[in-house]
Amino acid sequence: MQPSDSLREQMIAQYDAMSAQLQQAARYVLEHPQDVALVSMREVARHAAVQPATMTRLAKFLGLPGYDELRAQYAAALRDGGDGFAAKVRKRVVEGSERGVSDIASHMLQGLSAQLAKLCEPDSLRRLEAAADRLKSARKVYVLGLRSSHAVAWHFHYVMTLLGERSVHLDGPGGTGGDALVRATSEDVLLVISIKPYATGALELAQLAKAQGVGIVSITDSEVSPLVALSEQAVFCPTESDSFFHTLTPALAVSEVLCSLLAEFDRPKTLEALQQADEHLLHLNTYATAIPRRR
Amino acid sequence: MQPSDSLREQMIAQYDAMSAQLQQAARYVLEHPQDVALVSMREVARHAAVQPATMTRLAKFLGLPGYDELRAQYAAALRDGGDGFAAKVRKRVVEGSERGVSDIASHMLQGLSAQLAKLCEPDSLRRLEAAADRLKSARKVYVLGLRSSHAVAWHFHYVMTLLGERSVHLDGPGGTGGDALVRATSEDVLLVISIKPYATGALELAQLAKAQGVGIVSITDSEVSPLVALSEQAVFCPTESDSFFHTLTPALAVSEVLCSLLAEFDRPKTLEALQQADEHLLHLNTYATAIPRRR
DNA sequence: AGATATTTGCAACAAATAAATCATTAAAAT
DNA sequence: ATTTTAATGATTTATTTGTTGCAAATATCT
Repeated sequence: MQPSDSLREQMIAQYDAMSAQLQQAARYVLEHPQDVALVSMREVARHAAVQPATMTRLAKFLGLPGYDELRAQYAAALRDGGDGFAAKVRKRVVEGSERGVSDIASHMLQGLSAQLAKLCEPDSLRRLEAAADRLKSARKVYVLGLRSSHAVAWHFHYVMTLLGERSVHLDGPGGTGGDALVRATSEDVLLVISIKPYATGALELAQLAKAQGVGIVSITDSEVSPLVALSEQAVFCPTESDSFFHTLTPALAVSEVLCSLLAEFDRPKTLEALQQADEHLLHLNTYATAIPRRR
Repeated sequence: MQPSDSLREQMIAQYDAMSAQLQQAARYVLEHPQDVALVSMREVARHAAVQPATMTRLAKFLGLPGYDELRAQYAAALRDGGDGFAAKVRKRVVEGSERGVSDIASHMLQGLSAQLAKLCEPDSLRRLEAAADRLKSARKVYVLGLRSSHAVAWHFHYVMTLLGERSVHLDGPGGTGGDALVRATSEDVLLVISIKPYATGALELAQLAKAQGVGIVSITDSEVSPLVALSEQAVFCPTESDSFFHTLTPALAVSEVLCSLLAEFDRPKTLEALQQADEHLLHLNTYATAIPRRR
């Protein structure tokens, strides 16, 4: 699957010596080796968000006569990776169900993969869509997730912030998280994430919000979750895993899908908000692509 | 490895109804499916000893708008077949493409599912195992994840505390998150999660920790991530999604797998720790299974 | 801060591509 | 045997491809 290896390794080795654009191109090539073999250079460049010329420059940087040679290498790799030798080895690893440490991992990941696939069933999709609709009609979205669900709640809130949406994360030091709800009205919606075992605090806050007339949308794990009774809309996600604890991965996926649907709803606005965020973070030097020099 | 099957079968079925030249072209295509995807039409025609126009005619004979569509089908087939394990999952993506309103959601979830499946490849599993080994040898595990990666870092830390492991989350109000590192030694390990765009703060802290002799294990998105240079062990997770932002779901899955491997390492200890946590939380009335009565 | 390299984006270019068109040939039907 | 039909080959056309040269922008070094 990899081009003669030497090329791939060379790219990784010399990555730090490349210019920013070259790195961007190289990164895409490393992550999408099939594309290099299967689509035209200009299209690869478009996907990598890079000028066409940069792809040529990348090839030359690697010591090749031109881009065509690069493509040829990847094509050759894809040829005998497709149904040749490497494929069988790979298959044997998958089939070979021997006990081992990596077996636990593999089994778990396959399970998670299947769970996400299951979320594509019509009922789930309907619920996702309904939940997104309800959320987008809200003036303000309060997000609540305690204990393990905190990660999901926080991530949802973080993405919503980037999208410029009015999102309030019900969390704070010293148990003050729920205070922000005092100003919530019936025009607002509370998104509450809770899976078994359900945190008492989350249920109480949700109930309180509902009493205030706030609409409730929930991400939870079952039709018989206590949240269902409180919610206008509920999305269900599996949490079982063959480990000691419940998995949050499907819940996070659901929340990301919700974000995506909301973002898709008004693309221009989303794009503008993202650009604004980009500029802001750029000025703050929030991000880096290489190891910062120590001072 | 074959294009959507229907095409291949159609060619075989209608083979007798073709003219001599068309048969010659079709035969070559059937016998060299990879060439169709990887080289230009004219070259395929040359290899098949057929006029270039004949290839176009073949495509139209099969009911396709043009040769490009034929190539596209073979390219898609090569994509799925070529890349080992995720193939099956992704195939379902192509097939189950009902276009509806919730198409975005469905597509996104199937993509995530495929990405998790991809994590089962031998290389990923090796890395997961190595990372888990390194973590379990640590006296104390510091966990660092800024911005979007915060969710993953927090969740990892949360699970680790339930498991009774010595885990320290490098986060705190007012930018004091890194302070806990002052006491870190070479017996400890820092687990840092960062995906593109890489938060400057995370890189700086990781670099500082490394200078102190702290071992570094990272969850990141690419072999050319700046974290790789700092890390003893690195696990790579995909982050692409067809939404506006990168997905964290695979990263979270990876972190859950790591937790699981660590828990599995010493089952008795894990069970004891979980039971202890259960009791503790029970006394605090942390969890409920029904809607709490309002007071 | 100024001077010098380097990097980057843009536009133009020639080569190659797939498709469309027309002419020629072979086959079938009357 | 002649007309009609389909098939094949050659030619042309509008795109698209990979590449290159050059100016603006950026970074680097005295």
